[in-house]
Amino acid sequence: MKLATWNVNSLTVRLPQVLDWLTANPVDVLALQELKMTDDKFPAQAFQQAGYSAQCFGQKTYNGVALLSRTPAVNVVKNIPGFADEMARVISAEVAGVRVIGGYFPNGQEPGSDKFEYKMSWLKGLRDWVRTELVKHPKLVLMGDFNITFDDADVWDPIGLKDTIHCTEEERYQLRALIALGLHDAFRLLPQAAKSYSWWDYRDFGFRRNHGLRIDHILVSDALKPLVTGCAIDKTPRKNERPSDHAPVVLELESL
DNA sequence: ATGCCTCAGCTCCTGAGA
Repeated sequence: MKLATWNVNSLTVRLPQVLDWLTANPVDVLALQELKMTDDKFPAQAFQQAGYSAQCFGQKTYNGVALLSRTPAVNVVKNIPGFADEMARVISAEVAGVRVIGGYFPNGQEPGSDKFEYKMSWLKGLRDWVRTELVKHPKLVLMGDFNITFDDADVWDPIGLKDTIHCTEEERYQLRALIALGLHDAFRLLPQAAKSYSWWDYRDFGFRRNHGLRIDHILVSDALKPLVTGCAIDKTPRKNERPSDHAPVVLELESL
């Protein structure tokens, strides 16, 4: 079984690339973030023709998430039960016996800002919910754009970017607290090239100079950990003429 | 330096992203 996550930064702009990518990478599940469109604009038919059923949770201008799957998704839940949120950031469902959660975590803008406080409370809300989900669904994958780096290995310039957004101790504490529920960073379960990132700034030739951050993650539960056979960042779409600033991350699970 | 890109929108500038 293969699962992937990709922040597309506008599905309107990126739809042709997503369809091309699915043709080249026929994953079983694809979580999308930053659709930046309402549900009535969601191209369900295009995905259907590509062999995917789709669940979407959109919003005008910002945010918006979706789950595509080869087999139909059941028990779909939108956003975090128990955490009131104006924004469309989470979609979860059961696919082939695995509880899949796709999330677009808040950016946070700047430590100390209102948006940072929102990010902190959102992370706490997510953690409280995922804790109960893990009891109900031992086979669980939490993936998406986390907007948090785990440590300096995820940052192109750890000194220059120390304590800036995505790299603060408060954010990393929240990420470790999620891990402590019984989750694992699938990417680090396997050997990886140094300076592996999932996002690069559009400005200043960020991608060409590999000035990036690893902020898109796939976390797997204890029960799934022994089944992880691969986890990789696919930089190919970032080389497109008009790319998303994020690259897809792909997880491979055996005997599922 | 608060811009450098990119995207959406009450669109020819502004807010937000990361």
